[in-house]
This record gives sequence, C-alpha cells and structure tokens, in this order.
Amino acid sequence: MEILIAEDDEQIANSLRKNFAEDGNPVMIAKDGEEAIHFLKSISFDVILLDWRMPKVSGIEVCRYIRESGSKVPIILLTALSQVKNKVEALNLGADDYVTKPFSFDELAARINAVVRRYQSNTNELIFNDITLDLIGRKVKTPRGEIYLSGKEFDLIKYFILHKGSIMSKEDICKEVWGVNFVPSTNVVEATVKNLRRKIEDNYGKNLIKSIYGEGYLFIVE
Amino acid sequence: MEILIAEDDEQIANSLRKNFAEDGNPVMIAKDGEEAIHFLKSISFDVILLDWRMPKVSGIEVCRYIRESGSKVPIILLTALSQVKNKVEALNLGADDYVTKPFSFDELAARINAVVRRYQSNTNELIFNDITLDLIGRKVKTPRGEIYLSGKEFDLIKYFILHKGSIMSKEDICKEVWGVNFVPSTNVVEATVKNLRRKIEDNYGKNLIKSIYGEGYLFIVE
DNA sequence: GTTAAATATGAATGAATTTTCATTATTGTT
DNA sequence: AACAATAATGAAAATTCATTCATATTTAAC
Repeated sequence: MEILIAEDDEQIANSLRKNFAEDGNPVMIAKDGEEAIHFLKSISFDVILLDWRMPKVSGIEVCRYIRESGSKVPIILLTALSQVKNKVEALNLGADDYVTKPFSFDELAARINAVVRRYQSNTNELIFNDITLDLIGRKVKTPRGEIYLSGKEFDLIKYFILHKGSIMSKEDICKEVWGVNFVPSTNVVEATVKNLRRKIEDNYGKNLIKSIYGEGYLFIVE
Repeated sequence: MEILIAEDDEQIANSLRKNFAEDGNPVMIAKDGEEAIHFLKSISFDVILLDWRMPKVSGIEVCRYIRESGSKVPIILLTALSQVKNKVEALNLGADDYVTKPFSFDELAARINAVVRRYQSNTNELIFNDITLDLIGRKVKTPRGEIYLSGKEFDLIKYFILHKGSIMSKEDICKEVWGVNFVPSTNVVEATVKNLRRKIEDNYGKNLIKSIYGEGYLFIVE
C-alpha cells in the first residue's frame, strides 16, 4: 500500500516511515504542501496523510486541491489542532478522518485500514499491475491503450483478477462466469480463455493466464 | 438521512435525537444491541451509531453482526472507552469511525457526513422509485422481478434515470450512449427507445418515457 | 520415447443484438 | 381539416458474440 505523508516535522515523518516500513508499506515523504502536490501530479497513492500546518501550502489546502482535482483517494488529516471547528472544516472539505497529535501508531494504522477498506470495497475499478478494469463502463485500460473485450471475456478477466495468484478450477470459473446451474458439455471455458489470452497478449506482450495441468488456471502475480 | 442510534443512556440518545431532528434527519433509537439488530432486520438506515457498552448485545457485536450479514452501511462506534486497543478492535471489525465520549455534536455530524459521503459517492446502484439498476452486474431489478435488458437498452435507461425530470435531446442521448463521434443517419435512438419502452411496460405496467415533440425525451418523475 | 489425458486452436454454427429501412401514426401549425 | 414535421413500429439485414466441433498441441506419467 503506497502511502504519501506530508509532514514538515522530520522526526514524526521518519518515525511514521519506520513503522509503515515494518508493515511492508512503502512511504513517500513530502516536506511541505507544495512538494505533496508535486508528487500527487505524477504518482498515485492508496492513502494520503496530511499535516495541517506546513510551510508554503497547508494540509487543508492540499486536501482541497485533491478533491477539486476529482480524486477520491482516502485522506487523513494529522494535526495538533484539536478544536472542533478545525475537525469539522477538514471533514467537510473531503478529508476522511482526522487524527490529533500526539497519536498512537496502532490507532492511526487502524484508521488508515478503515478508510482504505471502505475506499477499495466501494470502488468501481479493479486494478492489477497496470491493467485497470472499469467495472461500470466495462472497459479495460492499460498504458498501451484500451483492450476491447466482449461481455464474457470481461467477466472472465474480472474473475481472474479477483482470484489472481491462486489456482482456479474450471468448475468454479464456470459457476461464477456462466452461472450456477450451467454445466458445460463442451469446452466453452477453454475457448473463451483462448480469445481472452489473444487480446491480452496483443496489448500486453506476454500472457498472464497460466494453465495448470489437471487443476485449472492461474492468473500470474510476479 | 435515516439514522439508527443504539444507546442505552436515554439522556444521550434524546439529546442526539433532538440535534439530528433540527437538521431534519429522522432518528430511530434502540435501547440495546438486541433491539438494534431487530430494527436492522426490517429497516434500512443510512448510518448507524453504536454505543459499545449496552445491555444484552454490545455495540461491537452489533457491528460484527452487520458486517457478517454483508451490509456495508456506515457504522460509527460511540463510546467512553478511549483505549487504543478498543479503537483498533472496532475499526478492524469494520466500523468506519470511532468517537469517544464526551464528544461535540458538530464533530459527530461532520464525521457522519464524511463516512456517508464516501459511502454514497461510490455506490454501484442507481435507484429510481422501485427500479434499481445494478451498474456492475448490469441487471435491472423491480419488485415484480428482473427486467432483462440488452447492452444498449441498459445504457439508455441509465442515461434516462440519471437525467430524469428534464428533457433530453436526441443529440445528447446519442453522444452519451452511442459515443461522442457517432452521428446517426438513421433512427437508432427511436428504435432502441421503442424496445426499452416495451420491456419496461411489460414489467412496470405503465410507460415512463415520454416523447416531447421536437425536443427529445423525458423520463417521468411523479 | 510412448501413451493417454488435458488443453489449445481455427473455423463453423447458432443465437442474440444492433442497425437499417419502409411504412404508419402522431403532433403542432395553419 | 389539411399539411408538414416528427416519432413509432415491425420486419429485415447486418453485425457481433457465444458456443460448438474437429483437430492439433502440450503435458505428466510410465
């Protein structure tokens, strides 16, 4: 989980970085709001922690900037200001949570999990590496352009990405993609996999769907 | 916004009810966790406030019950327990926020707005009267059963519901449903409207799509 | 290496959807 | 009421998609 921390107090920033690193989460630190906005223009994060008081551009202004740019990324304000009117202002501006210093790292981590969980469980995108499924528009986007998939192919790649990294039996795939009471007497599944493979490969260069002899398919995670 | 409050302290409960009522939000009060679960079985709320310590069933158990039943409704724990381990436990169980007593009503209201905003902005359903579009499953549900729509028909009814109550020109409909650079030389739009009308009428009894001579279509809101 | 089972593939079929088109019906205006 | 413009309709044509089938290739086990 990529985390952006905008915090001018080096001690706090480094302590957070250390804690997150222990949990295996890479952290990027911006020393003021201006730098945070600079990072945000080119990198996408899973959650953003903002100190309120920072040089140049304040956390609350960064928050406003993010929301005005249309992003829904989870934002947590992280500040010494404990007055109700500050909290209300931040939350109304689109922040997802507000934690006052000093705080416990465990609580912060739990709050981050809560907002990220909510964000991801309700998002309309399914992302795998640089392949993004737009679940509502039913489009597949990659840096190399859009992949045009038919309905069944889209359902199939969605199932694959949702179960990436583990072997999926053909029976289970069938149940989910073709419907509970559909028992194929032919090789529809294989045929659809074939077509999907071709389209991914055309766009992606390599194939991501591996066959496991006698067991099913595996969507590869590197 | 329908709010459920589970709180055994009558004074707190009534004070909250009064405050929410001033903002025009109807409130339902459960005096313990058991009653809260009872309400939840038949009524749907926009947000749920749970006291941790309550007779019979605790707030944290209600929270667990809600998440296990598959609901994603926003939940805020509202308690005197301020220890970090309690907060962490609640948030990890699926609560969206945790507010410790005593709290300011303004802050609580702002936190409610934050979680509800997040919840609603990312919902995958489009509801009109008793017609529900499942935007991801691309299904249309009504109390009289499911309506089976083809791709174009689904896109069209989605556009209609999003713009209900105002006249939609055929050019605008075309742009959105068929794509920006599609200029029909035939009456595709009318033909698709016809098919959609028939399917809605078969299920719904009456037609909801009105033609405005010379201007376009209007999806009726009573 | 052989073999049998499992999987992959290209082409053909069948079904559903989308679009077209000719005709009919409706609307607003005179 | 007559007219012209607009909209609705049924059926046909075109297209796309899902499925089937026959054949080829790959795999694991012997």
